[in-house]
Amino acid sequence: MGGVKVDGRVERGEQTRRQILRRAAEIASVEGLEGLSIGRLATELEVSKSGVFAHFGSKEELQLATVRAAAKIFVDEVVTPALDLPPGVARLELLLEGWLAYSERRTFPGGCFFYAVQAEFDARPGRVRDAVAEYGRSWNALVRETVEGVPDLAVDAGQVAFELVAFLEMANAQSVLHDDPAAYTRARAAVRSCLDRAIG
Amino acid sequence: MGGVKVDGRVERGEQTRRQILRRAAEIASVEGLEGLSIGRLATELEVSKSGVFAHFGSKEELQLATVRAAAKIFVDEVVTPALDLPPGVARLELLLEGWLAYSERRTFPGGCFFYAVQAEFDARPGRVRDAVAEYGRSWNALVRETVEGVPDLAVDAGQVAFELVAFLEMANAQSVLHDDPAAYTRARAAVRSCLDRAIG
DNA sequence: AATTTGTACGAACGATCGTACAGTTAGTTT
DNA sequence: AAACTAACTGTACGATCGTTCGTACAAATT
Repeated sequence: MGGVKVDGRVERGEQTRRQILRRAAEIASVEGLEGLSIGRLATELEVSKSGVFAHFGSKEELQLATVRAAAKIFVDEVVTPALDLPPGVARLELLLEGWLAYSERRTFPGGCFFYAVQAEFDARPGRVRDAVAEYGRSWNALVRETVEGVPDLAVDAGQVAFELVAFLEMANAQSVLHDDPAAYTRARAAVRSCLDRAIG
Repeated sequence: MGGVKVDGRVERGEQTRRQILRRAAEIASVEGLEGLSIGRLATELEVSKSGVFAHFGSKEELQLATVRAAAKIFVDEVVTPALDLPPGVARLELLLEGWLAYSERRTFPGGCFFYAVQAEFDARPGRVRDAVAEYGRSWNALVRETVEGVPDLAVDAGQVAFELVAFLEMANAQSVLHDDPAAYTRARAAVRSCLDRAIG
């Protein structure tokens, strides 16, 4: 078992695809998924435009693949570490602090990838919007469930989750737009007082 | 005095310009200021592309004019009514509720214009970003100063303003992306408890 | 009445967009 | 060694982008 015979050509293709998607996610976090163009992507990666195109078949598929690739990075960096802890206050705190650190260290150069694309696609129809909205719902649900995992809750978990996520997104938005790291300090203070109130 | 001689051509031009900018702001709230194209604007308004272009001279100037036009609408709908009240809790409450109502009634079809363009331009350089950032700073400062106008504050005004604005933006984002008006209910509850805590 | 001024138009430009398709290269299979 | 296959390239397409320019016409100035 294991050690399945691999086709070197396919493996190379998958590696190229990963490189394309990594760069695509970086660009999209700054310029948006519409600002992302196949020609520019090809130029920056020094491959042919048709080579990039062939991997996805359409721009919409490229956008969808980029969203999925960014989601994987997000899950690896923010969600998984928190889920390694048992439900409770510690897990919630790691989840929130993990998000702030992920945004603050500019995992994506334009700040949080999903903040950028949510704002870009929130008001237009289409499969990309649907995918982005679905990831957003998953994130909201995860935060709410993580809040619910805290014993002796004094308040509505959905309400607490709403407020916590608001602080995170606000920190990202302010720090990127105004180049002001103090927004993270504000967000951490807000999270702390919100948590103290919810648990107290 | 008064009654400045009116140039019929100029007046007609200014009216056309206002129509262009109103539509431009509507489009931009949905598709962004980059998604806004001069050709599309001309088609929708049933005027010539060069006619639209001539009003601004460049796309960047069109974008800047659109931002200024949207700011005027925002000020008229949200800021001015609140400033009619004397400093204090009532003014602060009207300012926040005014913002939520402005977002909820979809003054711009894509929700808050500035939420959309802040997220679009927050990570790229240029005059449009600078203008957007400046309006953002003004709004933050206004909220903070309005908080400071409340007597017997129990907490840091800057911190309270950060949290309040976070609730507003979160409501807009969630309601547009998920077509969920309940986000405004959550935001109003969050604002209320935040205010009670700050004044209490 | 003659002239200047400002708005709007139509046509055209070079560039770039997404997409199509036939050909080249290199690794796999027979 | 020959046949096959998957990744990738080169060229070309129609559409649209922002922009330029010369022109037409109406309003204001003289």
